[in-house]
Amino acid sequence: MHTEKVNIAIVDDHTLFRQGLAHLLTESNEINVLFDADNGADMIKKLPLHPLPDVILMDITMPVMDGYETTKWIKANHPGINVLALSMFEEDKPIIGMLKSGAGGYMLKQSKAGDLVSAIKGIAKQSIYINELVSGKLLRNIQNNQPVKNTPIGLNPNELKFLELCCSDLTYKQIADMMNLSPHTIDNYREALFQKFEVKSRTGLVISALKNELIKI
Amino acid sequence: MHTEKVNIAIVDDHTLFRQGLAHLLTESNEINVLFDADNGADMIKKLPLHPLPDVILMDITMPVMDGYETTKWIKANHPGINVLALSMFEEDKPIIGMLKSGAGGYMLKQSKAGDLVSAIKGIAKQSIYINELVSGKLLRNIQNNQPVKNTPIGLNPNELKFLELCCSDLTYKQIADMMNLSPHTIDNYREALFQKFEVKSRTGLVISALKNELIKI
DNA sequence: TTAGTATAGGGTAAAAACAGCTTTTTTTAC
DNA sequence: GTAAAAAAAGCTGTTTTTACCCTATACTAA
Repeated sequence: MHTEKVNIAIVDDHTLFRQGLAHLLTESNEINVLFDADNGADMIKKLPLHPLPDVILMDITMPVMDGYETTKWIKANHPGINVLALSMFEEDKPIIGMLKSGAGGYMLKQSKAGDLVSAIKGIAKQSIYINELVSGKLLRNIQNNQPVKNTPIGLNPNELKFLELCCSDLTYKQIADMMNLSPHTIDNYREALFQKFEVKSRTGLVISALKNELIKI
Repeated sequence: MHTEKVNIAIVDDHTLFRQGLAHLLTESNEINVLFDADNGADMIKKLPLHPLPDVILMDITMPVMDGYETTKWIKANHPGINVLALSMFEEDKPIIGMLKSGAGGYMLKQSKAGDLVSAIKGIAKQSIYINELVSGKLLRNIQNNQPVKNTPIGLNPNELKFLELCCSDLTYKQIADMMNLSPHTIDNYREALFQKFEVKSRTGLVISALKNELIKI
């Protein structure tokens, strides 16, 4: 039996993870790792220097250019490339967010190597692959709620800035000062985010944002 | 030139990272990965089935049995084995905590593979290895404060449980109910933790605990 | 015009943060 | 075994911050 190897690239800001994964996948003899990158911007820079990959393994939270943005860029500029999201967390929002951004699949970093290889091969054939670990959650979401819940967690730059400053010991008053806005405006942001994240406290907001990989600490 | 390979084991709950790293290090031809484990308890179970490793790469936050506890167990039962802590974060407390637990070094997962190989080889020769990325911070701490600040952040089981429940949308009242304690007792825990972590708000506490890898979300 | 959005405001109730003190339980030492 | 010491748990307050109302203006876009 003889099949063509799948060409992939890996985009993740943890060097050891990225390079380790590259070796691990190369060993499988079914995957060929063309290159790896530190973040989305780095990937865009490196993409023209190699043959186009079939699949790109994509981390979500990265400095400079994150997984959502990078995936959208790929689907806009190279729609033939399939993106497989790799995440630490099993939360609805990053899953849905990445799929909405154009990812063809979502795997947890806790997965086994064999499963990842299967996912990469599956996704290369245009099929959607959702890790069994996350599929239950996603299916529940799709079944219980309306159509996959239209919450792409759209945050404007100010809300995102506020969210980052929320992850600290600062009071809202201090955050308002730092953003040069009235505390009341900050209160509007807070309320809007509480609704979007369906939480009732600042702590809940922070935890939720972290789990959804919107911010990193 | 011919040197003996360094025998190591890897303890980390992220399967892809663990296995990827194993392959990456094996490729270097200077490291021999004897086995890997999901957490401290798993490691203790697997240790007798292999030759004793020279170095163990140790994650900090893991389910069942974490890095601090596991490192202490190793130094108590196999003092000849050197532990190299591997972490995502560059915070004082996990660094100091792991070193106090008996680790011989501390590396970030953002490090390059070559640096990790150097660290493993260095540590195998009993030398202390602190990642250049973290050394500045640690040195500052050692220099500014008294002897490495005797804050191993000693948390009793109740405080730790409280800390975990703090990472949620729950009010203190609800946390008190869940722990079957008076809200006043919870208030004592809160105050004690605020002092230990040097924070002034619940949000600050949660962020600090996460950065210090005392809890995971 | 009208709708939408970002900003800013006042007021209120709940929760969180902080301080000071008492009782109970556990540890330790004699 | 018991008394002293220490730790854990509990209570009464007050002040500050959060959380949640509802309203208003200014600017933009359909």
